[in-house]
Amino acid sequence: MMPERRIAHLDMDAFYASVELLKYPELRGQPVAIGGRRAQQAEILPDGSRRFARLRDYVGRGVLTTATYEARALGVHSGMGTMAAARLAPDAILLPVDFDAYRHYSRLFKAAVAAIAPQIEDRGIDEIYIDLTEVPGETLELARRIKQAVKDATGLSCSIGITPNKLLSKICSDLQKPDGITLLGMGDIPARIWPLPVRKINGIGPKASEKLAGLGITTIAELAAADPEFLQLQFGRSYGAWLHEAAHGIDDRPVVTRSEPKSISRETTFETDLHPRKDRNQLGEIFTALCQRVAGDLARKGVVGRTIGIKLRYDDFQTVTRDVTLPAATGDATAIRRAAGECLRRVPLDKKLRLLGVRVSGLQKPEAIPAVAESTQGELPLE
DNA sequence: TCTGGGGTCCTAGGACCC
DNA sequence: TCTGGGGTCCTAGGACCC
Repeated sequence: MMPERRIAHLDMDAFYASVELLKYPELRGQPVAIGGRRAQQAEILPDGSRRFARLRDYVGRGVLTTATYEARALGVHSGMGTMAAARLAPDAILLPVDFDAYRHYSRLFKAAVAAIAPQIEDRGIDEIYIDLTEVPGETLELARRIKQAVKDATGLSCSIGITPNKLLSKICSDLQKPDGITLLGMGDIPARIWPLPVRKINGIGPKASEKLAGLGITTIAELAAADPEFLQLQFGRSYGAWLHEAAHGIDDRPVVTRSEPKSISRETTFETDLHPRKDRNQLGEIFTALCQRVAGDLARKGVVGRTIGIKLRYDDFQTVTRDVTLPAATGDATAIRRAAGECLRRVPLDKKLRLLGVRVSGLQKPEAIPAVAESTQGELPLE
């Protein structure tokens, strides 16, 4: 029997917004939202102070990516349409996203953690899992040290959950946000985990939680008590079985410290919907530009791909994809454009479009030439 | 004034092969 | 009336996550 692991989940607190507050300390304590498609930069006034755009001034498409806790108190949250947020908090400051800055602080905090505990799984720009099983030291003291190291390196706070597995740690890092530490053992599950709504489990999204609610299951306790056979009947063999295990806090997934990208894509939602024929030229230019950006991304990552795909979203939000697999992998913008163009011809173009995207998958290193087929000698003919 | 952009993983059917 | 049993690859869509 494997000894119990010690897994941490570290989540930066309101990461994008907190980085913006480092840039603009005068906004501390105010409701601030980040996002919009082209929110205005801060304007520097003659006296050197800055003037910021307000949510109420925003016109156009787009959603918020983050908000400060002050803005969240007004009901503003990430994923919310910018215009909808403006109705709730018209006076909140609106800042454009600054991915370069977020990436910079992301690298800083990850390096600070790695100096203490090197077994890290990247889960995006603002969160990581850490395997602390082999790291010496008492758990609470370790959590404090990691948080302090992140603070020293970035000036930012984070929240940490430490439990025997990733599933529970992910739940726990969220329990005492911001600036929290939550430790939990398997024996604590009934008291600390079961009262929570099922949606707190990473992997139960809006659809599954809706369906569960329809079956009278809203808390993790109710999910844990549900008959696993019944869950499998309702949700399919594999997802149903997983639901049962997750509700009991069972999760054997390892912390994965390295992984290769599987696909690279670029997509854009238009400022206003475009008509496939009337706006043909404009669409063609956008399409080509997307292919060029994907090709640039592939080159930067040093990979090529065999499967080229497109994604379209119609004005009614229906989304379709088409893809084609080429005989050989490519990273060339023109080849990608040609293949993507063929995909486009297989899609009905009778409605206005709001989004166009290009994706390359089946990635490989360019030097990795596929092996020549094995000789068939010694093979037995089958009936 | 609904609903961004970049990903992963899963399912399911058909083609094709042995 | 008879028609197995795998495997892998390809494609499309969907759920979910950050």
